[in-house]
Amino acid sequence: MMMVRKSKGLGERHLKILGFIQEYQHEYKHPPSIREIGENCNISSTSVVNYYLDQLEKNGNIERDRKISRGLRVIGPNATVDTLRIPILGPIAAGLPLPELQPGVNYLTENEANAVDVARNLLPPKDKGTDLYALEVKGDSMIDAMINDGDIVVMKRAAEARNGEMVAVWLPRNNEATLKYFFKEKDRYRLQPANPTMKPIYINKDEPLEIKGKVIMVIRKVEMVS
Amino acid sequence: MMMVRKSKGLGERHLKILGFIQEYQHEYKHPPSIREIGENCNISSTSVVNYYLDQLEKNGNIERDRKISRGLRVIGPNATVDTLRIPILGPIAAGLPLPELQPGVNYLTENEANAVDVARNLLPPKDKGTDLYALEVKGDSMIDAMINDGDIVVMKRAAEARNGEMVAVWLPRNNEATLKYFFKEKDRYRLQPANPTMKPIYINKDEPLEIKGKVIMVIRKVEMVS
DNA sequence: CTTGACATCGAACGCATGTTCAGGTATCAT
DNA sequence: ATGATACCTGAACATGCGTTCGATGTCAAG
Repeated sequence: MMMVRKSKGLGERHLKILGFIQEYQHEYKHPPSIREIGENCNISSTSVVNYYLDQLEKNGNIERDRKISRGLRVIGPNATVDTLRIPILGPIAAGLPLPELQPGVNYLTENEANAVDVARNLLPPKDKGTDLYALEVKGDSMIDAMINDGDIVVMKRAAEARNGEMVAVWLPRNNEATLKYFFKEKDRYRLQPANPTMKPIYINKDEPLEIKGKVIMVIRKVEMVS
Repeated sequence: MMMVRKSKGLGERHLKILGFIQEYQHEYKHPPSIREIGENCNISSTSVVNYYLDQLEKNGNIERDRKISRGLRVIGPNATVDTLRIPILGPIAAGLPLPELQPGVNYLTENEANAVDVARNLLPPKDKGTDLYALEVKGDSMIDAMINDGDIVVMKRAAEARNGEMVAVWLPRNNEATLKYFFKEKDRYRLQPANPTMKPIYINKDEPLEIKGKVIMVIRKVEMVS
C-alpha cells in the first residue's frame, strides 16, 4: 500500500525519521547512524533508510556529509545553533559591589546552574564572545534602567565606554552600583537613565568613576504560574 | 623534552585538541574523528590522540561514547545546548493589532532572520516548546511593563491566563494592545502594570477582553557603539 | 495485461574509524 | 646506573557504517 504523503511531500515515515534524529541528537549529542535510524523506525534495511535520507535531503529537511559517519543534521526550528555559556558571577544591586570577571579563573568547568546559554546570533555580530559575564539583578534599584528584580544582564568586561553605551559603573560618590547610558561631555560624564522620564547624573571628570563593563543584553524570565 | 603542564593539568597539546574539536564541531556540526584530530594537531599516530582523549575525559573536559564513530563532545562553556528557534511574527505596539500564531502555517521553513534562538534551559522547565512565538516591541507604549522599544518578547499562545501571569491583551475598549499582569477578581479583571508605581486597569467581566498569549521572556539587545 | 514509478528487502562490498599492542625516547628522582 | 613516568611511534586488528545492487511487491496509468 502506498504511503500517504502529507504536507510538504513528507510521509509519516519521513517524519518519524526526522523526529528520531532530533531525539537522538538531544540525548546523545551526536547524530545517529543509518542502522540506528533503521532499528528505531522499524526499517529492516539500511538501504531504505538511505533512500529516505536522500529524499529528506532533496526536500531540504536535513543536510548530509556523505562518506562521513553520522554526518547528518536536521535543518529547521530545532537545528543546532552555536551557543555561548555565560557565567553568572553574582548579584547586582545598588548597595553591593559589582562582581567582576577575574582573569585566570576558569569559570564553569563543571556547573551549568550558574550560567545562561545564549545563542551567538543574539550577540553583536562583531563580538568575539570573550570577556562576557552575567549578573542577576536584585531589588528594584535598576528600575530606572528598565531592568527589574530577577533580570539577568549580560555584560562585557570593559574599563572604558563610548558615548551611548550602557555601562555598569561604581559610583564612589554615592557608594553604589548602577546601570546607565554613558556620555562623555566637555568636563564631565553624563549618566543617563534608560527611562526617558528620569534625569541624568553628572560626574565631573576629576571625580572617581569606575566603569566595570558594558551591558550588551538583558534577559527577563517572566514567571508562569503552573 | 617534557611538555609543560599548564593550569588544571592541561598541556598545550590538550588545549589544541580541545580547541580543534570545538572548531570542527562549529564548522561541520558533528564531532571530528580521531584521525582528523591527529592530522590537524600534528599527531602522527591515532593511539596518541586516543591517549590524550583519555586524559581529557578523565579530566572532565570531554565525554566519549566508546566504539561510536565521532562519539565525543566537549563539556564546558561552548558545549552544545538544545535551542529553540522561535519565529518573530511581527511588531507589537499600542495601536497595532497583535500578530498571532496561525495554526497550520509552517513558520521558519528556511529563514533565520526573523527568529530568535533561545536555549531551552532558559524557558520554564515544564514548557514543551510548542506554540511559542516572539514579537518585536515598537515604540514606548510598553514602558509601563518595563519593556522598551526594540525589545523582543517571547510569547506562548493562550486564550486564558492564571492570576499573576503577564499577558498580551487586546483591549477593544481602548482599541489598543498592551502587556500587563493578569488578575481575575470578583466581578472584574485587573490588569496590573509591571512598574509598581503605575496604576492598574480594571475591566468588567462583561466587557470584551482578548487574551492573545502569555509573556514568558523578554530579551533586550543593548546596542554597542562600534 | 503491461509498464513504470515507488517502496522495500537482504546481502555484499569497502572504506572509515576506534582499539590494542609491542615497542621506542626522553626527563627525573633515587 | 636504574627504574619510574610521561610521551610517542607504527602497525595490525576488528568492527562501525555508508554505499551499491539485484530482486520483489504494490499500485496507478496506458
